[in-house]
Amino acid sequence: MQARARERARQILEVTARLLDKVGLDDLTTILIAKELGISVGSLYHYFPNKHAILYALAEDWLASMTAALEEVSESALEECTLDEFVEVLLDKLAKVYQEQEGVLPLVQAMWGIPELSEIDERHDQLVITYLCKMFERLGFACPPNEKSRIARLMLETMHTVLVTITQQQGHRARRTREDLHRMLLAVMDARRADAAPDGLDDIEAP
Amino acid sequence: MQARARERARQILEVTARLLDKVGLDDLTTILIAKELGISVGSLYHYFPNKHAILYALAEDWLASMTAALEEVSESALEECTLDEFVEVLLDKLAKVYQEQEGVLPLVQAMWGIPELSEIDERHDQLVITYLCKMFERLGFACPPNEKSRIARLMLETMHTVLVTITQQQGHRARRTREDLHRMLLAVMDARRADAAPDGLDDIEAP
DNA sequence: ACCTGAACACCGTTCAAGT
DNA sequence: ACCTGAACACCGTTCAAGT
Repeated sequence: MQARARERARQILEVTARLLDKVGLDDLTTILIAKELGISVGSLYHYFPNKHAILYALAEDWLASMTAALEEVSESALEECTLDEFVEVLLDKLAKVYQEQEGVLPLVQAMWGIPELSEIDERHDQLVITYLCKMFERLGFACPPNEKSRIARLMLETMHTVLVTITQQQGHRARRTREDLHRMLLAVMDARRADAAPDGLDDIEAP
Repeated sequence: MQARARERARQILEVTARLLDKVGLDDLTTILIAKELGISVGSLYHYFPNKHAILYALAEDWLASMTAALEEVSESALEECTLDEFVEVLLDKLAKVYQEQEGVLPLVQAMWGIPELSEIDERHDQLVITYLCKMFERLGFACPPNEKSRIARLMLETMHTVLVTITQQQGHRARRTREDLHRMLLAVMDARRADAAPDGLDDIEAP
C-alpha cells in the first residue's frame, strides 16, 4: 500500500533526525539508520534513492516550517506597525521554529556541506529574501530593490546565526541575546528608513 | 634534513588550501592531494598523521592570523577611543584576514563539520572572547563579566557570518554591508555602555 | 510489493619493501 | 631518511534472489 510506504518514509526521517542529533553528521551511516529501524540497508534504498535524499527531505521540512512562520508574520498588519513591533513578531515566530527543530546544528551543517542541500538552502534563502522585501515595502522602506534584497540577506544570515546561538543558551542569557539581536536588526532597518538613499543603480558596476 | 621536511609540509598545506577552494571539502581526497603534489599517498602520511591533521594545520594558521589581527587592534589607544572608532579599527583588521584567506568557506565548513577542528575553533573562540572582554573594559563598559563575554560571543559570531558574506560580495554592495555590520555592532555595544546594568548575578539560575 | 545481505566501488590509512 | 603502492577496513550503493 501507498499508505504503508509513506509511513515507512516518515519513520526513516524521524529516526534520521534523532540519530543526527545524537551522533552527528559524520557518524550517521546508512547501516546505522537501517539498524535503528530494524530493516536492512537495501530496504532503506527502497524509500530513498540515496543518503543525501534523506537529509534533503529533512532539510525541506525544516525550510518549509521557516516559510510557514514568515507567512504568518506577513499576515499581520505591517502597514500600521512600528519597526520595533515588526522585529518582535518576526523574532517570535522564527525563534519558535529554531527551538522546535530536532538537531538544527548538524542539519545546518549538512546544508552547508552537501552540494545538493546547499542548493535548496540557497533557493530557500531567495524565497525568504523575497518575503522580507515585500514586507519592507509595506513597512515603508525607502531604498531601491537591490538594496532591499541585500539588507534582507544580511538580516536573514544574522538572524540565523544568532538564533542558532540562542538555542544553545539558557534562560536569562538566551533572553538577553535575543534582545541584542532585536537591537541589531533595528539598527540596520532604521538606517534604511531614515536615508531615502539616492543611489539606486550603482550596483551595476561589477560583473 | 629537517628543513626539507618542513618545506614539504608547507607545500602540502598550500596545495590543500588551493584544492579546498577549488573542489570543496567533500571532493578533497588524500589521493588527490598526493597526486597534485606528485607524490604517493604513503608519502603524505609521512608528514601528517591523517587527513584531518592537514585541515587542522590549515585551521590553526587561519585562527592564528585572526588572533594577530586582534592583537593589533588591542595595541591601539582604546582608552581615548569612541565606540565608532573602535568598531572601525576592529572591522578593518578582521576584514583583511577574511579577504586574504584562500578558501575561507570550505575551511569554515570543515571547522564545523569535523569534531577535531570544531575543538580548536571553540578554543579559539574563547581566546577571541577573552581579547574582546579586555578591550570592553578599556572602552569603559559597565556590565558584569559574564555579560561581557556573552556580548563578545555574539559579536564574534555576527562578525564571522557577515564578513564571510562580504567576501562573496563586490564593490558597493560589500562596502554597504560592512557599514551595516558596523551599525549592528554599535547598537549592541551602545546598549551596554548606556545601561549600567544592575543585574550581575542572575546567570546562576540555570545549570 | 517489499525485503535481504553479499558484492562492488571508493576513500582513508597502513605497512612491507624499495632507494 | 624518504618514498612507493598494494592491501585492508569501512561506507555508500546495487542487485540477484527470496517472501
